Amino acid sequence: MFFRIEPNTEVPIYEQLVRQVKFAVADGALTTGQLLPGARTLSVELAINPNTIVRAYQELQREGILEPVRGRGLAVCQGAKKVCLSMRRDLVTQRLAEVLTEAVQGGLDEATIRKLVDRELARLLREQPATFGSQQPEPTTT
Amino acid sequence: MFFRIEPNTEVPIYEQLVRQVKFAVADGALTTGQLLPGARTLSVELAINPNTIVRAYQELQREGILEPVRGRGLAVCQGAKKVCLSMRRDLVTQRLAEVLTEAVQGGLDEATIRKLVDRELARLLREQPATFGSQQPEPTTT
Amino acid sequence: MFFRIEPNTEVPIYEQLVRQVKFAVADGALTTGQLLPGARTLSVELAINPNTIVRAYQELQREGILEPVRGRGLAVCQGAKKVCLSMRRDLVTQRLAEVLTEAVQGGLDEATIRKLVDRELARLLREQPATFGSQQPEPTTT
Amino acid sequence: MFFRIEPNTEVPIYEQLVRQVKFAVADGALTTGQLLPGARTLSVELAINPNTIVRAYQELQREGILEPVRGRGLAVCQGAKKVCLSMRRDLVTQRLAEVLTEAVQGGLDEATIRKLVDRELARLLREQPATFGSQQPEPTTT
DNA sequence: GTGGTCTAGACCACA
DNA sequence: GTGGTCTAGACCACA
Repeated sequence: MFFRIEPNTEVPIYEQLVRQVKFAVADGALTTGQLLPGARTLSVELAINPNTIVRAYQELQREGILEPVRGRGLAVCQGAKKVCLSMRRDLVTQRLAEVLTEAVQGGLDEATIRKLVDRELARLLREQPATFGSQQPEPTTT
Repeated sequence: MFFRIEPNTEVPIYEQLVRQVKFAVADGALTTGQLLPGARTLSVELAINPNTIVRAYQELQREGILEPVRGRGLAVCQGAKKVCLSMRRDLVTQRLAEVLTEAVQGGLDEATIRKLVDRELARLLREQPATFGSQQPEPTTT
Repeated sequence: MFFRIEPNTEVPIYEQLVRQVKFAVADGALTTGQLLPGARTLSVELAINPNTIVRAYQELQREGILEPVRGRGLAVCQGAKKVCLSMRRDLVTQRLAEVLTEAVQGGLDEATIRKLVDRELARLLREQPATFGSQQPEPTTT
Repeated sequence: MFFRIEPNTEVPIYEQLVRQVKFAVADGALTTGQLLPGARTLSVELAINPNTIVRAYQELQREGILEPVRGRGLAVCQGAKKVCLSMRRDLVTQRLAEVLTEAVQGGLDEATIRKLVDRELARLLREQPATFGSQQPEPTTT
């Protein structure tokens, strides 16, 4: 699987998982009907508590991204890609808005903010040209 | 005082206070030697528990932004402005980096990201040209 | 656990805990990765309020001695031993300097001071050859 | 007067005053019957709150070091020198004991402790050969 | 189970 | 008046 968990981040682990699944669906790395690895399997692979994965999967079901397939596990829903594309956009937009608000309220002027954005963006694009969610791109070998 | 607390945010109240004091010092709204309002006074004004303010003030002392003036209260330290300017910059930079990383890893291309940044920045600058610490509800122009 | 709290001292309880953890790490009694007892557990054992322990633990996190292990508790950080060794040394050195300064400024001559140091040191080493954190009442041999 | 207050120390100001008076009496810098400067005068000179001086003087009266002289102020008591000599010794002894206890309990061995004591003592004696309570010795010009 | 945050309120030392 | 400490207890997120 192409999930990469960063412990030691403030973002909760289950939240990281939720986002990465959504982004993978948006990206096409996970497609309609595709089964996700079982919680136990994944928990071993990622070395995290199985409950944490269960929680993430529950959230994804609640949001209509995953659905149970009798006896086989959880699969990506029908319209999930469209939903995830929009979620991805909203999520990024909202967080961008937050951080920019903070910058503006904090007294940074527009030029300074733009410079920061440019520098960070340049650095990122230089480092990871176009791959998804991984420092070392990994073929989908579930 | 020019502090504005948003309860019901994920950011803890004491953390909001800490940041706002730092930003106010960076901005020059609070200057060296200036006394901050007492915990009790502020707690009434902001309608939060005095202990929460005490906690924020202690953090600021630990970070060398505030220092006790015996019997009078807490005052902005000598070199605080410089420290706060750099903290502000670092804080904003770091959060920007996180958000942009997420955007890039999530598969958004550079053009899309730039468009989002531009739009959010334009909206912000239009709505709050130069005020501090206000956070009026914003029309959602998705 | 090997912590011993003296209430009724001028040194705040949380501060006593902070020091004892640092000294324990310096000593090797606590080693890298080792989990500390939970705040609730310890609070029962030491008969103090859990919040007081939380406060001590937070301070230790801020100082880079402890770090959270998600869902399991707080553990001793990687480089903590080195840090604690140096902190211990600095702490003792600084307090020694204070006391000796007071003695010298107070008009005691070198010989007298040395005699006091020798006597106290002898008494201490006689009474607690190598134990940690104990503080039995000591016969006053003035 | 030869008092020197260090704000920004943890030792309370009134306590600093109390000690310095005691040490001055022990030293002979203040002699039996000698009047101390009035609280108001001294408060101006030391730039501290007059209440703080009142408090220190009260403590010194309670301890039998100072006594009121009708209409003239407070004077050093009859047997004060002897008392102060013993207090000085006890005070220093007690604080030395504390710090050495901390050192021993903290796991420093005897050799290390002795080395610290020697170094600090050497430094002190080099810097202030034998003067009382002042970085720059001041003639008693009340 | 773990830690983190917050409230409410007591008590203290200091100026 | 100021800040500092501590207790007691609630509620939350996370694993």
